[in-house]
Amino acid sequence: MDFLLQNTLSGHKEKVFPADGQTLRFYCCGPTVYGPAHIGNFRTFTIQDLFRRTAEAIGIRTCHVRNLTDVDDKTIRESQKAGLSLKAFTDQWTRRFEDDCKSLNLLEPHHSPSAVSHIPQQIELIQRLVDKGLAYKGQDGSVYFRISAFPAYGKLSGLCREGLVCNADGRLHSEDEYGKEDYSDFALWKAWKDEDGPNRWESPWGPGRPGWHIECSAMSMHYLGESYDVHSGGVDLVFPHHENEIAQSEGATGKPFARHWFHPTHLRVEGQKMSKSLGNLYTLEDIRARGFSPEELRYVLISGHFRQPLNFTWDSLHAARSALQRLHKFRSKLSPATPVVGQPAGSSIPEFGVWEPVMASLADDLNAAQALGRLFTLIPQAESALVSDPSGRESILAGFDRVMYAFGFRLEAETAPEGQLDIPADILALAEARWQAKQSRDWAKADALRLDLSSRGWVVKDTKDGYSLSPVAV
RNA sequence: GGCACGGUAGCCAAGUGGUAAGGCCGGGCUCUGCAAAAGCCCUAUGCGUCGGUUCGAUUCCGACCCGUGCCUCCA
Repeated sequence: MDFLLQNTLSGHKEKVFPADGQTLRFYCCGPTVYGPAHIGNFRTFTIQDLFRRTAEAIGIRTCHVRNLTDVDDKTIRESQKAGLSLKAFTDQWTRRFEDDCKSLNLLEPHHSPSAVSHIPQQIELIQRLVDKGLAYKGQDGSVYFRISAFPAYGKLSGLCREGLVCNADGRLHSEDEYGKEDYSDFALWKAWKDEDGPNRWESPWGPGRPGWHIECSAMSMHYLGESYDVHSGGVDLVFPHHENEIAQSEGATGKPFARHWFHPTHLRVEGQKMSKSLGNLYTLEDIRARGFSPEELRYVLISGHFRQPLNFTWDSLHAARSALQRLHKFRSKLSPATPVVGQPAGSSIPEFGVWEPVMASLADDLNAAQALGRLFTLIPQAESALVSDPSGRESILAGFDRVMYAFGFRLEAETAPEGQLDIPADILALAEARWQAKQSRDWAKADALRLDLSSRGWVVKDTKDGYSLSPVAV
């Protein structure tokens, strides 16, 4: 099965393949670890995970690198506010990020390099650019990339320099322009300033720290080679971040950098842009606090096409819950065993059987919305097929698990046992009394007790040989 | 101002030159004391507006309206 994906560079769908015929090498721009990542960040990371899983599910081996930005203005400033060293500060948010990723069932990258731990590689790359005349030391002591010396600048974003409005949204600080030859030039090495405190590293151009863009060029080439297969990041990174990465990397090596680029679009929340002032920068913690699971969020995040803006609503999380429960039930019907979530065997050619159309949708530009539609169309068909021919169970199950691997759904039991622990004793007693009444067929009493429980905020549901209690949904 | 993207049912969201996947919600039914669960069925003569091409357009073209993103360190 071919894997097609629209390439930002060309604007066309192109085949995803490992140039070396072995391993698909790809790099994803990771988080800046200065606070909890929000669900918008996780849309990007989850789509990238879907990309990797899709590749693996159809038999492509991968090498996935995702960086951690642990030194920049924000990390320095916030660590100082928190009264922590930069390392202690970023370590704590890195752990949080990793925990969140695990909750969302994101496959761990093969390498997760941080900027601070790759300073020499960055200095070396800057030196190459200086040697080639593509970079210069500015009046403020910082080193800048000379865009006028790189004619291909703008090929990814399609922005021509003439069309750029200076500081279009007012985000730029005046000091950022100081010392540059040209407004468009960007910092490779930032000279140390008082407010940076102890956060400084020695370099041929004096003490300071790397600029933001250089870390991705240096680290991706360090782990994946000077030319590699795929590079991805949020759509806002197309310009300037990825444009700058291309300039730095291709300027230094003279070789094509990443061949294939893709950019998930931003998430919107309840029809609005996400922002601090609107209070809708939800984190995984917020999702849990409302009683939803990370897996339900994952479903929502991949349920729309990645290049389409996705509108997150609490309603969509409810929809995701129901949809996942249906998948879970179908899976349980096929086999009571917990699904295998490991990577499909790399050597064997994956068989998807009746689920082939689902996989074909994913492999066609990661069309997860269509894939899910096909999945839910096929499930009843598979069920009736099993009734007439139970011998197909094994292959239906194997294919289904492969497809679930691609989606990244664990389909584990949805209720966590810890949630059931703190039922008050009086509630339990009432429920028990109701059960006794029911056993003695005293329907009036049983119903009265149900009402009583309900007024105390508890719902009782009878099962085959017992009952379950759960708090009334808010 | 430049570049890009989008407007499909109550909500989310695919898709196609021949007449609209799927999910959620809602409604009906079946089944169990009831409830829940489960199963079955129903729910857009319509795809932003107006023109054009065509035997036929939601799909192609043009104009317009509305919304969104980016335009130098935001995923």
